[in-house]
Amino acid sequence: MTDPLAPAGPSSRRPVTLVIADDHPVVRHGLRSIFASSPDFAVLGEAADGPEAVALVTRLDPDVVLMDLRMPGGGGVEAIGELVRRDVRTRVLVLTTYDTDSDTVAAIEAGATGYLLKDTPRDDLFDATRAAAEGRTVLSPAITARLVSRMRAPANETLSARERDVLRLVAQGTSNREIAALLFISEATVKSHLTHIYGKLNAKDRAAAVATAYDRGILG
Amino acid sequence: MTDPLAPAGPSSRRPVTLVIADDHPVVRHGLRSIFASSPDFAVLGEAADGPEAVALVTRLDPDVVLMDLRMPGGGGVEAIGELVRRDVRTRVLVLTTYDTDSDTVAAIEAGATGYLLKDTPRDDLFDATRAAAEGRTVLSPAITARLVSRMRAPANETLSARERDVLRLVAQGTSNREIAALLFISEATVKSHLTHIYGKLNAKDRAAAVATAYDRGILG
DNA sequence: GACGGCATCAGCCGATCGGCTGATGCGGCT
DNA sequence: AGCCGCATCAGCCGATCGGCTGATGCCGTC
Repeated sequence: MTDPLAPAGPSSRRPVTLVIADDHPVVRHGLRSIFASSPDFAVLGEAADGPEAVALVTRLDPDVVLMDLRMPGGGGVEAIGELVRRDVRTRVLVLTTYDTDSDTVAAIEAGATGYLLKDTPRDDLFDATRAAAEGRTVLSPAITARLVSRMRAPANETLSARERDVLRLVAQGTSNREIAALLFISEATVKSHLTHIYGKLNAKDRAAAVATAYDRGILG
Repeated sequence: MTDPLAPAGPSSRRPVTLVIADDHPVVRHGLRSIFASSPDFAVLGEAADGPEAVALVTRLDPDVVLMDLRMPGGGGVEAIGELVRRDVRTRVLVLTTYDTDSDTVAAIEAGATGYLLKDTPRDDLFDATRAAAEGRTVLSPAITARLVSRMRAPANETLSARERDVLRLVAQGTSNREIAALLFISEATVKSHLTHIYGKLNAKDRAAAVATAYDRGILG
C-alpha cells in the first residue's frame, strides 16, 4: 500500500493545484496545512458550500477539487453534476465522513473521480490526490470493499422513485390505505410496491425495510 | 480540579494547554493549525482513539481535551467516563460531526464540559475552548436549540434497556412471537414493551418506531 | 418488435399486529 | 409505608399486513 520508494518527483513536475470545498472550517484548515507541507501541491482556494465551490473551480481551474458531500446550501452531489455539465477539466475527489451507499453511488454516478473517507492517512491522501489529478479513480479501501460486496450480493438493488415515496410514508407510520389515499393510487398498488421493496432490500416486513433503508442511507 | 498556582482569570496570560483526540488525521491537523495561529493556546499532543486520549491526558495534564465522540477502539464516551473516574482536572470539550440526541446526552452525562459541532467557526472555537478551560459549559447553538426544544416537548422519554432490546429485533424484521422466544419472555410481554415504545417515541406502529429511533440515534 | 422494468390494479386468505383492560412482583426513592 | 417505573403475563377482537396469482399499459433498450 505505502511504498516509500515510489517515484514521486517532487520538484520535477508542476505542483498539483487544488481547491478545497468543505463547510467545516476545521477540515479546511486541516487539508490546507496537510497539503502545505508538501511542495507537490498548491492550494488555490477554499469554498464553504456547493455553489461557492463551482464558482471557485470555474474561476481558478485547479487540477483537483477536494469536495465534501454534505454541505449546506446545495450539497456536493449537485455541485459535482454542475461541474460535469460545465465540462471543466478539474477532477473531483470526494472527501467525506460518511460512507452510506446512497452517497457513494450518487457521487460516483455524478462524475466524481474518487471517494475517500476523512480518516485517510496523510500519505494516502497525497497518493490519492495525485492519482485523481491524472484522472485515475481512487476509492477508500472501506468503500471499495462495500461496493464489491454490493456487486456480489444482488440484494443491492435500487429503489424506484415511487418505491421511495411509499417507504418514506411507511417510516412515518402511515398505513397502506392511507398511503394509497395520499399518493392517489389503490391499496393494491401500495402493497405491490411494498412487496418489491421487501425483495430489493431483503427485508421481512415494513419495520425491517425502514431499518435497512436507514442503514443504506436511503432514509434519514 | 483547580490549580492553586495558576493565576487563573478570564484572560490569563498563560496559554490554555490542549490535547486533541480525533481519529481523522485531517481534523487533527486542522485543529492543530487553527490553535497554532493564536498565542493563547498550546497543543501538547494528539491522540487517535479513546484509550490513547486517556493515557495522553493523564500524562500531559492539559487544561482541555478536544475530543471526537466516534472513534475506533473505545469511543469518546467511554474515554470521558474514564477521565472522570480518574478525577483529572482536564475539561473535556466534545467536538464532533454528529449531533444525534443519544450522542449529545451521553457525552454530557458522561461529564463533558461542552459539545461543539465541527462546523464551528474559528473564533467561536477559541471562545469555547477558553470557556471550557474555565469550567464553563459551552454548547453549539444547534445543540442548545435541540436540547431546549427537547425539554419543552415531553415526547422525549428514554427507552429502557429491555425496550431497546425489543426495538432492535423489530428493526430486523423479527415478529413478536420470535422476539418472545429470543428473549425468553411471553408474546404478551413483547406487545407490552412495544406499546410502551410507541408511546415514548410517539410512533404509530413498528415501522414508525424504527424510523424515529434512527432519527434520534437510538438505532444505527 | 420483442423484452424487461415500472406503475397500476384485483381478490383471497392466513398470519400478525395493535388496542383494550386488566394483573403481579420487584426494586428504588421519599 | 407508599408510590412509581419496570418487567412480566393473560385474553379478546377488529384492523392490518404480507403472500400468492394474475393482469394491463407505458416506456426505453437492444
